[in-house]
Amino acid sequence: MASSVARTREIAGAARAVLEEEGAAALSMRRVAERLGMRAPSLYKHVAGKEEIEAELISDGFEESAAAFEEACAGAHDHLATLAAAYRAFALAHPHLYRLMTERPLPRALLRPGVEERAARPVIDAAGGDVDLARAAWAFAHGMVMLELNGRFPPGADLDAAWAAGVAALQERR
Amino acid sequence: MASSVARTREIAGAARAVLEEEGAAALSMRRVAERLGMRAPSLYKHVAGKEEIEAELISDGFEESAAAFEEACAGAHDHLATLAAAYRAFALAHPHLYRLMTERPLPRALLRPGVEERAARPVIDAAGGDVDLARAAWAFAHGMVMLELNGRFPPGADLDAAWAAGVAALQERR
DNA sequence: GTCTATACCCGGATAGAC
DNA sequence: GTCTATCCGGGTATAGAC
Repeated sequence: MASSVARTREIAGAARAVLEEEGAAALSMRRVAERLGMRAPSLYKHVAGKEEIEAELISDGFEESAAAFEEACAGAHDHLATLAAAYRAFALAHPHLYRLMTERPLPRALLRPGVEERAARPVIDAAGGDVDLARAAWAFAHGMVMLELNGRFPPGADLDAAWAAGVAALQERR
Repeated sequence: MASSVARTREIAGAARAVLEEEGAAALSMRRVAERLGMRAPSLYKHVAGKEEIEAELISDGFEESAAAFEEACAGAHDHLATLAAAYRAFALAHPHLYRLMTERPLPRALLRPGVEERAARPVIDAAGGDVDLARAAWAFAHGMVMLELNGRFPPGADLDAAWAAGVAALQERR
């Protein structure tokens, strides 16, 4: 039924709001239900459980980041540097969603088909088709983002310079 | 009092065992106390709370990883590659401790003085004193480790090749 | 489809007896 | 210095009335 899908999207929307505004720790069935003006038990008439809601958010995250990457690279020459900037921007704009997408094993069976691949494609292309280099570049970007989000760099650290150093190193290999 | 310090180390030892064997989710005051043959409330006579125990584990982790890095680099020519291998080995040998050390902001005020700096030194040295390159290299290694621990790479991915590609790129800049 | 009520876990931490 | 008893919070999920 179409209304069932629409209801699932409504629930995902509420969950997304809770996640972005209050963080992963606050993403509970009770809080999501509260946003929708209902009680937690009522959610189980529409979704199987919390995992399904999270998978929906992760699929959304992949689609949104893929769109951002594709747009950034559309008219750019220096794809690696452009992509790195877009990657960082997405993660910093949606830190809780980014964490949800990366801090645990992916619930691949529950994701919308193809979304993971679509987000990965621009990275592989920017690495000139070299999958090993693409994985190294992804790891570099992910590491920079997570260390920044977790406040692990020293207070005065010049992160733009660190990003530039990493991108420059990776570019020479392309 | 010396006995108080010894008791703290005993508690840290039990906590370390719980963490390594059962993961961060199982690291509770109740579980730690159980290992020591006592009840959770008794722990509060020796430590201020869970945060203090975690900080002890993190300090230990820094000291152990620093020692491993120093030993690896002692007789090596290719410091960046050697250090990368040692970094990966430490993280894979102690995945839960590594997560505890990196997934949240550091409780710097509770750490033993100097341990963070000691672990960072070999990385900076391997980067030839270039702190931006050192941070990029750290981010690359951290990203590789976390993506591997979280099972984010495709099943058949050649991670050795990805590590090699990243190290080679960083080396050219040194 | 939503509700109330509930059952069952888990956690950190404290009070006060001994 | 350890205990029991307890308080507070959190969570997922189910049963059954409406």
